[in-house]
Amino acid sequence: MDATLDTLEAPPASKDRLRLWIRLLRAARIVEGELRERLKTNFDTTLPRFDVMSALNRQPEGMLMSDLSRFLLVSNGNVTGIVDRLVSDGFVVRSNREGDRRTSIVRLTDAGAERFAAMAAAHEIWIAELLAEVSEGDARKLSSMLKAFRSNWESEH
Amino acid sequence: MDATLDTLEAPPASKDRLRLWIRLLRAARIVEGELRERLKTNFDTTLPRFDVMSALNRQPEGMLMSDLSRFLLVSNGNVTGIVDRLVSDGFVVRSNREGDRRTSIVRLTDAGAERFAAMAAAHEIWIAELLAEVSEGDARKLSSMLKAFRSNWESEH
DNA sequence: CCAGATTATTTCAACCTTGAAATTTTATGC
DNA sequence: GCATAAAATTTCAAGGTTGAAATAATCTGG
Repeated sequence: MDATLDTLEAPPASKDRLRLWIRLLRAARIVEGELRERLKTNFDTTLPRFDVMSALNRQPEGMLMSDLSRFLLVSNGNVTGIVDRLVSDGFVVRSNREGDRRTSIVRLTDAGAERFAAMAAAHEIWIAELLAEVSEGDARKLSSMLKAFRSNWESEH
Repeated sequence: MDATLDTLEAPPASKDRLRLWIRLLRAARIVEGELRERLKTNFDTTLPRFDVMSALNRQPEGMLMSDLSRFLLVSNGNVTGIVDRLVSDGFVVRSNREGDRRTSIVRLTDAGAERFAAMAAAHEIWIAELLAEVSEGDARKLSSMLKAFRSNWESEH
């Protein structure tokens, strides 16, 4: 009963976590908004398309649609639409996998790989600039904290 | 010239920031996805609606549409749609401001305030649970880092 | 006073996103 | 072998999101 009361009365510990979450979300939105605008201006593309191309770039042999959605933490139907648009842009191709007609393997075209290389270089510079005020030490500490958070999450789900 | 080369060759410093950003984004997506699902299941609502109600709850006298979009870091048009749906849910009202017929003041109804109180209590518990593995000290340090990031950003923009 | 600038908001098209249902193909138990 | 389950993907409706254009009201300099 004490525990229940403690929880309902919202002790400092939960307020701290709440404040952390709100600030983390705000920081993420600020950076995302900036990236969205720059990708649009400089490369006439969107953040979701960039994310998909980035995932595909790490797997030159290609990925299944379901690999993509799992990796990007978005739904299957979502990936379908984004890949459709990247295909009509000529940056991505779907190809059939031998022996399983349910699946299609998605990979970057040469044009896609080339375009991604240019975007990735700019993207890295933008991030360095936007996060410039985070000290080297803070960046590493925070980074390893967030890595632990994710590993922990994935091992539980 | 050295500086240019350094930047193009992506020295460790920019790689660290990039890694930090990617992990921060992933953590945010994990938590957001979980919150979205729980808000849907338990309160039949969405994260954007919750965000708007949360903003309005801090200003019982109401907010202008433009105050809302500025505070939430989203576009004007976006807020129009979300508020429309909250109005038809009966949780929010628009009222005219004396002396300026361009603006409308938006505030929670009694039903909205009551509903928000229930959601906020659950939300705080969920966040405490999801971020439980972040230590008290880390939470505070990270929190103040992110606060500094935001202040810095806002003073520059 | 009043034309033009500014401000607050809405509208709209295009895209992103989810979650559930539908489709198609492959695997499995009997 | 065949019915049924499982898997991979697409389709779809509802809602969220942006950025630009349209509306409408207020402010301002001359």
